Amino acid sequence: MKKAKRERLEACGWKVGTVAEFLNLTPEESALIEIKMALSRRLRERREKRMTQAQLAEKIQSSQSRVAKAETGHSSVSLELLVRAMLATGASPKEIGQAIAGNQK
Amino acid sequence: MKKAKRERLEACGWKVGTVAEFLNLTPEESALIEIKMALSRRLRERREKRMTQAQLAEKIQSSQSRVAKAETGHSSVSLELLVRAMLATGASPKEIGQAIAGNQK
DNA sequence: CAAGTATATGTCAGATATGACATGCGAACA
DNA sequence: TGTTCGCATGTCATATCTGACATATACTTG
Repeated sequence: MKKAKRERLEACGWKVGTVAEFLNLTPEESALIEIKMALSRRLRERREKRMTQAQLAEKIQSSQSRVAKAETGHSSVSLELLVRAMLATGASPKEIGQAIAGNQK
Repeated sequence: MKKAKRERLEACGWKVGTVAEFLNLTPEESALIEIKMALSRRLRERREKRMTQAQLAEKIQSSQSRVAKAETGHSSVSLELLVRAMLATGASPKEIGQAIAGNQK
């Protein structure tokens, strides 16, 4: 958030912080969630170029609804399913690693 | 496997191949297993430098036996637990990404 | 030798993630 | 307008993963 915006909000009495702070997440918990969200986004990008959710679901022997949840970052979706889906789009371990690494950190 | 060794074994009547071939794993299944094994190895390396299994277990609110299984690549351990453990050793998403990427692929 | 420490392995009840299915919504188009 | 297509969301029985615990092995140290 820009400093100016933060100051404007704080002047109005708002507490300003990250979602992680609001939810009292530890850095490790935040990092895990960011990893999953990064994979969700990349999965959608890759999948959209190649096939429908139903087609991807068939490849990983899952269902369209589960792929939709994977792409929307639903909490019921495991890291494992995200990675299996990425692999099924043709992603290499290297590409998956890059998605997880994100913009360093 | 070296070509010479393969030929020696085949001369004796052995069928020679990778574990993946033996188990009829698809490339995607193999890749997922390799990712997990790479994380197991890295986890052990990092953890040994810093703490005991019991100490790591406490950090991730798990148990020593589960950490042991994570490090030995037991099939009952999820990708998620492996990543949580890596984070608890202080690994960054970048380091985790590198572990997963392995030697390209 | 016994006692302590670190790790490995098996079991199990309970928690969580799963695929399947139903259904909702919007866009394209006939 | 109705129909089809792609995606989102909710529910549910079941499969998988979980932490906890008991116990084993292997070292080290007194």
